[in-house]
Amino acid sequence: MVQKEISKRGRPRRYDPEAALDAVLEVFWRAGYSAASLEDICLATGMNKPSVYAAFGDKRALYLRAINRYREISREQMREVFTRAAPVREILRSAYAKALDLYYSGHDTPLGCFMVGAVVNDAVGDPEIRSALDEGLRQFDRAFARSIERAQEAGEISAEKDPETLGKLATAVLYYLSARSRAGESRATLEDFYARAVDIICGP
Amino acid sequence: MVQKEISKRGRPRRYDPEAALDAVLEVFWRAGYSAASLEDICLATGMNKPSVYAAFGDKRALYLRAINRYREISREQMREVFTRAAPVREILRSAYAKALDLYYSGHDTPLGCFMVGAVVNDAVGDPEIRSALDEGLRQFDRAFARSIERAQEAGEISAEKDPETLGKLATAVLYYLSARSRAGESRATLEDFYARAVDIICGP
DNA sequence: TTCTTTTTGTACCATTTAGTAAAAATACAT
DNA sequence: ATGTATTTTTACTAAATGGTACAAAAAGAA
Repeated sequence: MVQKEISKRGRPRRYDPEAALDAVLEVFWRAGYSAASLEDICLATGMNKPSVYAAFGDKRALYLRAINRYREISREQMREVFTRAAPVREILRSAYAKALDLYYSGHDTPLGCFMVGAVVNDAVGDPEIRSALDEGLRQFDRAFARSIERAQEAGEISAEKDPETLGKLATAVLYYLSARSRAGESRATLEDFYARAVDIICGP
Repeated sequence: MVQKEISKRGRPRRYDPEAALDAVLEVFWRAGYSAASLEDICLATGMNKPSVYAAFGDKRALYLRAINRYREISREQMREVFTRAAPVREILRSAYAKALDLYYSGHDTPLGCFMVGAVVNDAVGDPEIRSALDEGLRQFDRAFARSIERAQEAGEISAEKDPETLGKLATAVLYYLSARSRAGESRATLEDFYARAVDIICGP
């Protein structure tokens, strides 16, 4: 059920648990919870159903694992961007650029943000998924707000502005990029938008 | 299949097509496309399956009808708000207030925007749904951008600002309200946010 | 009354779905 | 070699799903 420590005895597993979870994530990312069948998951991971169940539990547990995996991935990507010593405008722009890299990483149709594009849909009626979503979304708010605060300390942004509001506005832009990429908008158009949005958020 | 003109002969239908479509919309709104079963739809409409098929076609056609119905509803709500003679700030605030009315109209858990919360999830892999989504989302962009343009003509907003960008930023706030309401955020918190966001969008 | 038209209601079908039982396979330990 | 632990593989089940066939019902028309 839970990630077992590597055991010496027994038949060796043929799959890499981390790679498998990444494959599972992509299936859910593309289809959402309900439209993703276990057969799709088996096909994507190369595992068979009993192995999936032994490794991750049932479909719902698998989904929650995928959510956490996505949070890890985006947290890591955020960390890379937000810890750089650079002007806020530049940091925000590269945050959005990295986000678009992720959103357009699907092989065919852009997938947008997993949270905004897929998990939001499954949050109604399942409190555990809803709270996982809530935490995942707050994670972005905090990262952006902190970046704004640091910029205020550095004198880049007026100290009178409310950093929390600016942070939320910055994540709102992120949601826009997510929804629009998934709706088929061109990447260039979205790049143009976030460049202008950054200037509005950061002010003169 | 398509909405028949009322016929004189034959057994009278026991359902109201418009009310039925509204009920269908709510089912899809809550569950998304895949998780909504025809049984749920029959239960919500009071119709039986053959009647549903005769009236609207198969499940996918039904979904497309629901999308168009939602676009009608929001277009109507938008029209009410955006045609009023009032300062932009007030118009934007009442647009968001009306949106929250809609997003929190579910009987239990808030549902957010149907487009952003549900349709986005089903847009990958179905070009027709994706383009219906795309049009639906652009509809909001245009409404907000036009409102900004009128405010510029009235001298409320600096003419140097790009109205299209401001319009997109305003819809980005809308997406934020949608995602967050569905993730369980309190309405009061979202009301506080959009009030502050309006001031940033409209400037000093 | 009888015919025609349209909708309802029931019962059904084929497929897909999540989940599992059980045996074969594959490694290490003794 | 034999045993033990773990994973894979195959085959299966029970339930749910989208969709449909067909007869009964309900109205107006002839």
